[in-house]
Amino acid sequence: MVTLRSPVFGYDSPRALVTTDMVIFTLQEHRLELLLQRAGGLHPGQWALPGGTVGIAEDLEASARRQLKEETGVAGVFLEQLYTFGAPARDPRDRIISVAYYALIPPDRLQAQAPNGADAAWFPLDALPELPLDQADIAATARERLVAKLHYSTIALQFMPSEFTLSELQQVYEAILQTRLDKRNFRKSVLATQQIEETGGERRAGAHRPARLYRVKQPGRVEIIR
Amino acid sequence: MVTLRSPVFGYDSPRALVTTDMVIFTLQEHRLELLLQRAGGLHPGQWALPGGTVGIAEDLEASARRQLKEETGVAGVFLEQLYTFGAPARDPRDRIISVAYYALIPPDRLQAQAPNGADAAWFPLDALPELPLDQADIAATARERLVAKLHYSTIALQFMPSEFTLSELQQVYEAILQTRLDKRNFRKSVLATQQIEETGGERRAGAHRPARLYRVKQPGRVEIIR
DNA sequence: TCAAAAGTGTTGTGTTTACACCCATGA
DNA sequence: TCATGGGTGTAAACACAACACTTTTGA
Repeated sequence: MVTLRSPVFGYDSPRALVTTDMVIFTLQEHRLELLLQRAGGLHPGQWALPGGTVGIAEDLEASARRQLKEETGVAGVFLEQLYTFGAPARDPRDRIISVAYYALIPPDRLQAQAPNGADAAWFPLDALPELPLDQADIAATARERLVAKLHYSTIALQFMPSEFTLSELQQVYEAILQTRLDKRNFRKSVLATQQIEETGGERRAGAHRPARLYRVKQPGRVEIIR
Repeated sequence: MVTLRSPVFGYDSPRALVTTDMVIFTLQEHRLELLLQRAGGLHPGQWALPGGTVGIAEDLEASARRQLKEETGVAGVFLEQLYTFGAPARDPRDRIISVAYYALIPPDRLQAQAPNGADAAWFPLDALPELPLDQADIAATARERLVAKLHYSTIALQFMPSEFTLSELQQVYEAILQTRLDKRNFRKSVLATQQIEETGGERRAGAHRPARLYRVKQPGRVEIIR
């Protein structure tokens, strides 16, 4: 419990520790995975969401991007504020306000080696270890947001490499939604959004007809559709 | 700029002032209105969003409900976290993280007198005075959220009194969306949600056919529909 | 009897779903 | 030539949008 005379308010204003917690998704082997790191502090060795304190002159989103860079080496990917968790008892040690963000990393942007040494690892979303504090809630909220956005935005394209086939894109949807989709209807609907275009190239992969390659028209943007 | 040795982290951790900013909506005369109060501090006398610091042992949502109660005397209404604003320069005096909430107050819950004396007043959303800092962004974000939720949830019912007519409900939609709606289609779609039911009573109001009264089946809940 | 708001169905259009076969390739 | 995944169209069901007249009341 820390209070301190604030320069703004004329009475003792309580000040809280502000952190960003990161829910970092990728797709591996047709499954959503999440990056965890080994925690210090109260839960030494336990797997936990990456995160850290927000610098005194640091923007919230900048803090999140810094955490992401430190953990994964990746920059320039999709990142969005998720929710702010601030129950007074959520961390027994101190009053900590956690602004949660979630990020999507295309699998081709992952380094070959394990991220950040042995202190970080990817876990399939449906096989997470026990997480400290309210972090299981945070991860669940992020997954719900992602699933919801799949239905009314082009967020799935954020998982794609610079060139990809329609079957690969369909597999991304199927992995996130955990359902099978009809190939013809899927192609119709995804082409109707006008957000991807043929590159003209094709990919040969095995003893079957080559697949046409597509690219995202506006790679940085997530459009709201329908 | 305040840093302070944290009991959690073994180095100087910066601590920020955490506030809740409230976007409080009601409907008056078929218009969305927003509650503002006169600010002190840096912008004395300027109209601003209600808000205040979060107590050291206070939950974020509890802080928001406390602000709401203090400003309006109202409790038990719809309240939802909106977004967290934390740009380092958003307040030139100090590092302030603002967790914004928005609330909906049914017009029949408003006191007859001006809320909280002359230091607070309702403003039509399209005739707001200039707001300090980034509060115009906060208000705009809240309005976007409300309009979006109108399309896929039963949030509009949060504005209704315990008994109401379908025409009154339609006027609420029209006020928020700022469009006219077709009466027959509106009734079909709102009844299809199964979220309201006839009370059996009717309301006589002038020289025309009386209107049937309806009630919300689950007054506390906002359902996601379609 | 008149003005005012309440109440009510149908038809056309567009969107979504279900569904099966041929194509191009490498082994 | 065969196994594999790539690629394509149509019909039925459903959802949404447009649209006008009758009912009930109080003045």
